Amino acid sequence: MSTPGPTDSTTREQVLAVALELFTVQGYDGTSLRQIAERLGFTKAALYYHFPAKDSLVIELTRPWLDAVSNLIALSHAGDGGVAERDRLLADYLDVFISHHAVLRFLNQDAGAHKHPDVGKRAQALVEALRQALTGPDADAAARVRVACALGVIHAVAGLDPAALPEARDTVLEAACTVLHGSPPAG
Amino acid sequence: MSTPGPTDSTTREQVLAVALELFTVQGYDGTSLRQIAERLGFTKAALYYHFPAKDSLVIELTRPWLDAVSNLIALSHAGDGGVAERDRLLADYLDVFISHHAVLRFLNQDAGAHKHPDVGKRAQALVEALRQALTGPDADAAARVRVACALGVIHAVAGLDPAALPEARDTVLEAACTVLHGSPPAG
DNA sequence: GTCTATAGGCAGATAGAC
DNA sequence: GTCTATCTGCCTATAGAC
Repeated sequence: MSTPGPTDSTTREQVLAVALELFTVQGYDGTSLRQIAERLGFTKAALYYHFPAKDSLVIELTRPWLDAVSNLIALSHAGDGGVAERDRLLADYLDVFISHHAVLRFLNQDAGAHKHPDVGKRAQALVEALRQALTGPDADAAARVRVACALGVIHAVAGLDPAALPEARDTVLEAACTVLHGSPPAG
Repeated sequence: MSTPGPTDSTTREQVLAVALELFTVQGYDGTSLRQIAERLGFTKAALYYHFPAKDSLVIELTRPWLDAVSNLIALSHAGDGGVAERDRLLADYLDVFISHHAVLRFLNQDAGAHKHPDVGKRAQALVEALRQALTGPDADAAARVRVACALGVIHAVAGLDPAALPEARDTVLEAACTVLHGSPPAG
């Protein structure tokens, strides 16, 4: 079974890595295919052998995270919506955020990517679903604000040093849960 | 004294308002001068009567907030750096964030604008200065993470409904201070 | 799998009429 | 203060050689 499979194309992964790096610094709209190709040492036309269009780069880069969050929310629908359940959802979202840190550093602050229907719109819908899952049935205005703040705490890890993330994880989770309902993580 | 002054040019303000609206949705790089002009009912060339270049739009839009934060930090340097002082800084930063909400909704998630030396770089330096002012002298790794989380709470108000901001303000401040040092706002 | 060459379009910006 | 017309350059994307 030495079959290569569809995901071990080294060049393809190099393209995605360089694209992510440039997208993160310059934004999606601010990065040209010529820049990506130059960084890799070949020409812009060669990119079109690996990817059919520019937006397929951002689609491929973000799909793993989008799928992970999608699964997260689907699973949470099975529960009762109690505090322990919401804390678990928050923790799972944080862990997904950490393990996809590089992509989120880009996605979190790129209005250009948010325009894309298969990326920005889907991400928007998922975060909205998450927001609703975290908002208890007895939520007043202040509680809804606290949900937004708790998500803000999670999103803040996009700005942290990746090397510090494993150590920071529990501190962030405690902060998020405390913001959400005034007490440390349950469960 | 019926002198008009330099700031009552209606057309100029309309241009800035439309630019901010489009920048917020599409990003700076994703918005063309043609789009801005079309929305206003005149041509792209007319914009150049009011503004010398595209980037002057983003400079004018963001300068008020940048100046406000700059003042904030300058004032905080006079204090002793105690907890009450840090809470006051957090509150002041939140209030500036709220009163410049529209600009921050844009600036907070636009990598294109962050590239600009007079905007993104300056904003980066200011937030870094704020981060340092909020980090106490006896700060360990966890404390530094909590500073980042507290700022994340403030930044989350960029995603809130503007109409809800006055009511949300105290809830957000309490969340930010609790994240920072485990207790409600001092002072 | 990468290349050269090029099509076709739209960007930011300028000149000068009105 | 706004217009038309135009310049220059870079963009995405394609065609076809190697």
